[in-house]
Amino acid sequence: MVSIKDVARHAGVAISTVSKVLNHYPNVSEETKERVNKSVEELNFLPNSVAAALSSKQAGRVALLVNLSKKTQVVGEIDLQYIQGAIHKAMELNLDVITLFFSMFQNRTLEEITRYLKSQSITGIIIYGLTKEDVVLHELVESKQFKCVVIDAPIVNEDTSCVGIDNQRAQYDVARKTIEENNCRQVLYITGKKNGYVTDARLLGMEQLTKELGLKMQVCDGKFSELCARNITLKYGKDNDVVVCASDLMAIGAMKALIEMDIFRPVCGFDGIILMGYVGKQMNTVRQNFAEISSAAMEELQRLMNEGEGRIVETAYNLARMKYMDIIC
Amino acid sequence: MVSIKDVARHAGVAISTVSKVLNHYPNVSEETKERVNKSVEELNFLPNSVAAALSSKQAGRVALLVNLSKKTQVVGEIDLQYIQGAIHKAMELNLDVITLFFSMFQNRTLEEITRYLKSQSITGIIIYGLTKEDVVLHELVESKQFKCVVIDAPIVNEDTSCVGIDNQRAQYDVARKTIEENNCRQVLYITGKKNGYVTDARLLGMEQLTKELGLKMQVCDGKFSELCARNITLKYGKDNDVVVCASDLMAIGAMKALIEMDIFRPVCGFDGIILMGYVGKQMNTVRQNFAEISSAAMEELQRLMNEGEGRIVETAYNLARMKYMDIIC
DNA sequence: CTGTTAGCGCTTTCAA
DNA sequence: TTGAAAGCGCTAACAG
Repeated sequence: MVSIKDVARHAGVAISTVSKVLNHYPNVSEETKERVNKSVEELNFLPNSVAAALSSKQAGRVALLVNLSKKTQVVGEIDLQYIQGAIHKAMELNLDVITLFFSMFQNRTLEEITRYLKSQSITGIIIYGLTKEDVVLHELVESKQFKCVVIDAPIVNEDTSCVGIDNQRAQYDVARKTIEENNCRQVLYITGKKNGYVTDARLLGMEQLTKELGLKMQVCDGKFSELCARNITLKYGKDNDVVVCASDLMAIGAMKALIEMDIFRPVCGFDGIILMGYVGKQMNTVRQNFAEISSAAMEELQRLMNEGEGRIVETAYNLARMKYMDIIC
Repeated sequence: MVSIKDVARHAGVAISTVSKVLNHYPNVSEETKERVNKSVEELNFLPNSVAAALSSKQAGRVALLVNLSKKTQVVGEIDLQYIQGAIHKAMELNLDVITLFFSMFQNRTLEEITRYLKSQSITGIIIYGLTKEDVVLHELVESKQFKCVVIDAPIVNEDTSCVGIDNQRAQYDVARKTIEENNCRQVLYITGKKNGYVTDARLLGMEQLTKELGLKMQVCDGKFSELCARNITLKYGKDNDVVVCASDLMAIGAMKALIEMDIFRPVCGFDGIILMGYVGKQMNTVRQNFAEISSAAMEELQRLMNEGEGRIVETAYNLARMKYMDIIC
């Protein structure tokens, strides 16, 4: 294995100089920089990230902390896109990543979790799917022992940023589009799981919208479940003239119910995931790019680890008209 | 952070002795062993895995190499279960894991991939979703530079094991059960994606079965796609008296087609995944525990890394009667 | 701007 | 059976 030592010898400089070039330190002359880079190329040198992590308490490694919700299986797609996006970005940024799941920390104390993360030389964490019920993890974030980026939950302090899309605005936009296109007055809104930040923000969006447009709204808890949404729609779909769902999965459920009842109501979803269902109908949805959100999170984490301050980062989203028929196969 | 040094001091022994105790070396007296362990407990010591990885070229870290097939989205669920199972087990075994995706190595040469893995101090790899088309990754396995465990693909050499269920036998069993329960004579078999090891093995199972029972079989390529399976069933379902599918997802597609045509045919699947579809019918399936398979793989990899020889490991599977209606929500 | 040097926390000879 | 000491590959003062 070719090491920094070999590069130094090959370039005729000191090891530390190579390190400085590698890490883009300021005080290096253009000439030596070039010489070193040439040697790096020629020797096909790739720095050993483990050694780097051990040596610098600074840079450290980052952990992806993922909450797999057993309830909404299809979200597996989202989780994977998140993980993939983060890991790809990390590779680009030369950060070392390990993936962890909430389930590994069940019934563990803050102290145990902290110890474990430190034993892994982790200094930065990205958290996916945090809910208000995850008390210990909240403590973890607030303890400020690690730099954190939280996805889709509004937690910010000097060592913590959050990234996500503006759920309130996105829900507002997509619902408004659907409602105005179809001239609706009475909305059935099927929300996500209770106690999710995301659920609350989206509901706010709907409240704002219905107030602004002077609409009536019936709100039901769909728990992010296709079947729940289906049952709710079966029960209340007829009494409303549009069904707005806080997730695509639930929108599919609603759509199936409507088909079953053989009545038409416009339906709109959220997420923009590629579903396995094909109902043969169109619907509006918020197209989120999960990999991109995750990628932004990784970049934000790097900024934090380089002494940045916590802040809110919002990535783009698009409204898209999707025909499920077209997406499959 | 409490280090091995602190433990040594606290226990009144040398650092190296602590290390020996930690790694279960033979030549340590019971007495010192106890003393050290007591200190470890009292100080809540957790070894720094990064330092360990750097120091010992032996143990190293393991990479999970995952092939996310864009085509069959629902497999996301399977991938996640795999990843989770592996990471859980690794935590237990005190192995350091990083997760990587095939896509990161697209258009990369064997040498580049090898360099990257080595720069990450990786010595063991578990590969998920390898197909015959992944030439470079095959070379990687054959280069024997790393200890490998391949899931569901029959590749074995002195440094490589494979683990999975016996696909041929499982397909044989589940189809036989379904066919005998329903007294069928003419089988429609919808296969998975071409060139998958898994697809071939399952097909072999079907060939064996139809030969043994003297059945007629029509084989169609369903590409692991729900919609394809649906279309195939729409076309040929009527001419056959049972539909056997090489995956649950395709079985759902077949079921939907049969419902649409309003005819009854027994359907059987494979996988045992928790699907979001609810067709309200029963079907046989092979229940695989992906997390468990992955867990077994991690254990096998550890054995390999401790100078074991490559071999085939097959984990258990169960046939289960699943009612999709019951599974949802 | 460059090089020397002392670690990071752990493993692993090698002597004692 | 134990301990001293030399690294693993890299970073980060510090001195020049």
